[in-house]
Amino acid sequence: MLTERQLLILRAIIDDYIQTAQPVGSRTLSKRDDLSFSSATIRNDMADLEDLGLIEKPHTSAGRIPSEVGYRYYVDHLVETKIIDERATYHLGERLRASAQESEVLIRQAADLLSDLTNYTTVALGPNSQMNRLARIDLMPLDERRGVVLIVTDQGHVEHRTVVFDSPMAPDVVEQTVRFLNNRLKGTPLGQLKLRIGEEVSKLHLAHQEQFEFMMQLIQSTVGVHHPASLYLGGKKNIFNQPEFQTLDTLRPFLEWIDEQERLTDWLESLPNREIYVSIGSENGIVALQNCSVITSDYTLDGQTFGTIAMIGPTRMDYRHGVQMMGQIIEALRRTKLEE
Amino acid sequence: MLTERQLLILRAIIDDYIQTAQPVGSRTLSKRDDLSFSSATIRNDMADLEDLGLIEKPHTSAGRIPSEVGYRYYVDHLVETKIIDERATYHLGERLRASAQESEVLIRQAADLLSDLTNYTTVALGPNSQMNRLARIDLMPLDERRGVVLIVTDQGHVEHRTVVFDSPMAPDVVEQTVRFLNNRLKGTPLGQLKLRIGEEVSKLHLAHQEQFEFMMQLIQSTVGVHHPASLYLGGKKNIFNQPEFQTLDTLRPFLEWIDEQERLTDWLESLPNREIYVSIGSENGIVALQNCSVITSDYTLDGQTFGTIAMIGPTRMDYRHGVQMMGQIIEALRRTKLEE
DNA sequence: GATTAGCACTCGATGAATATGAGTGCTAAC
DNA sequence: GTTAGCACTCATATTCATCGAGTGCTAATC
Repeated sequence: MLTERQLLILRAIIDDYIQTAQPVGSRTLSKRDDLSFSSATIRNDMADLEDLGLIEKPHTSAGRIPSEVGYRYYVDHLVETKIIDERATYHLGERLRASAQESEVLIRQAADLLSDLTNYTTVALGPNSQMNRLARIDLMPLDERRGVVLIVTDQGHVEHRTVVFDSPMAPDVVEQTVRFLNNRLKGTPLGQLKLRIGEEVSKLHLAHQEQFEFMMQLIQSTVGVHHPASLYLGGKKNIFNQPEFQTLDTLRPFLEWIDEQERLTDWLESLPNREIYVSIGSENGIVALQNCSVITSDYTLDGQTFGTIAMIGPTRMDYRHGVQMMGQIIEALRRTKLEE
Repeated sequence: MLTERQLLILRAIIDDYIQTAQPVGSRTLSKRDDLSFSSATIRNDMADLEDLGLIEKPHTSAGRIPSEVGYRYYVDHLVETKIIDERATYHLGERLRASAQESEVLIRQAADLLSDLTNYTTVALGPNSQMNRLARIDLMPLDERRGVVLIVTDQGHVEHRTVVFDSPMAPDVVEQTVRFLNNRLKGTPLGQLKLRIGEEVSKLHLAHQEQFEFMMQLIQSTVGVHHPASLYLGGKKNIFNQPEFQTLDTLRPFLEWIDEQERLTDWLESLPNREIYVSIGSENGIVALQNCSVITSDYTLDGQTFGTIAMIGPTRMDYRHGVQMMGQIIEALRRTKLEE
């Protein structure tokens, strides 16, 4: 167990290192107001903290820097996560509300806002449309050989795709098919739509059966396309200001990783569902993010579970501030009503 | 006027420098098979070329590197632009054709392909929907307070926006409005749509005038949103392999610039309409691209003018290869029929 | 027993001095 | 007009000494 003083010192080392990105030495610490011990005393405690694996030295004659274990301890014991600053949250809410009544714009704004507040990079995953329910499906001929399939959900989400016919479609068949599908499928979650269309087709025997089935296929194929949830990146260039990313060796993997939209989406979707979760350094298991920490949280908007937002910074990130801002943003989103 | 030998030397210097990114000296050149002169002779010609501003030396004891003027001369006189390799073009066409019948996917593929072929970064601007003509407009209520405005064009392009009502909309008014708008506006170019809606509204006197006008406004506001043409980036990480972008000072402006989608779009749209145009170094007038050259070209797809594609590399880019590949890609696109 | 002063020691960072070598410009010979 | 020869330049790499922040240990002090 750590003594009171060791705790103070650990906290001081991490706070200091977070600010300066420089190893911190015993003399520097002894000059702080909240640490009125001699540098020798601090050195002794530092040696203990090092034995416990909480801090480490880059080399003999440098100061100490926190280890990942140290950060973990800091985050788990020394960062208070639950305190919501009502005023600040309200203020954030105002800034979000001002932006839009459309959810996609709102999420983008939230991502930008969070990265502005923290100077880290943020990634926000929008609503997964698979849970949306079908409001209307439509097939609209453009000319003899092409048409547009439109799918609108109860949340106002729209998917569309241009399709090509082998032969002209009879307008009445199109209309009939569309009406039929709408009657049968309204309210179906998008995720089940493809399956459901298949079921409906098999139940049927109609005139124009052939054309009918062909259209069904077209529509089905539209639904089948993997429509990834919308992804927003905020403050990508913040990374350039981080001292640990001033060399290509560190910068390149990060930038390459963050530009890979699909991988990013998969990663965000794979995160455990929690309110606020901090993953430190190599904990996240991603090689490109070895030297990064991530604060993630699911968020709700207007009462409904919506998506995930993540904040990525160097391992030496300001966890206290980051966690607080994250908390305020998701609280502000939670309180935001879509219909203004 | 340049002598035959000076031309040979200029070409050799540029070819060599493009390959190695190192200043090239007289001794290196004299060892080439196609330059059977002594290093002293070459030095004399180099001095002349330098006087003409075609090459320059980074410092006294280094070799020569091409100046922007030199590159300009090289591109204008020593790169043949019109030769299309039928086989290669056909092959590219096949690779594109395999990908999709949907234009947006196709453009994305073309951008990726071009960056794969050249190892430079490419940017492609999709069709500008402002020229598309309205095929259908629709307003679809989701619940009492929200609806989706849908706009579909003759090219299969879809725009949509969620709108909020103050009060519930009567279904028959909605239907009436939509029918009216479709009758009047079908075939209108998207760019003029907003204006035209305004005109139509002012001509009218109907029951439900108020709700009617309100809807019109909603639809108008949807159209008014600046919907940028679709933009695709290919091979962004190629920049990491360029020796001139191995330091943050050079890399950062480039990456920050290329990530700014809106600015990129404006820039591409502002380019002069031409088949293939090469802009060298500071010619492009963009600070972030001081040390870059750009090969741009408008392209057509399936006969219709479509958009712009650009290839961005260091000033020391392989112009010959770049221009050739660009030519092949736009030729392949031109020959691609959308309906497969 | 806990704290602190004192001191030898470590080791990265900084900077001056030096060596290296690729490349040039000029001159004189071919 | 071309080439060999040579003095000169200058960025780069290397070596070496110095500096100083920081440590660990020991002995004195509270």
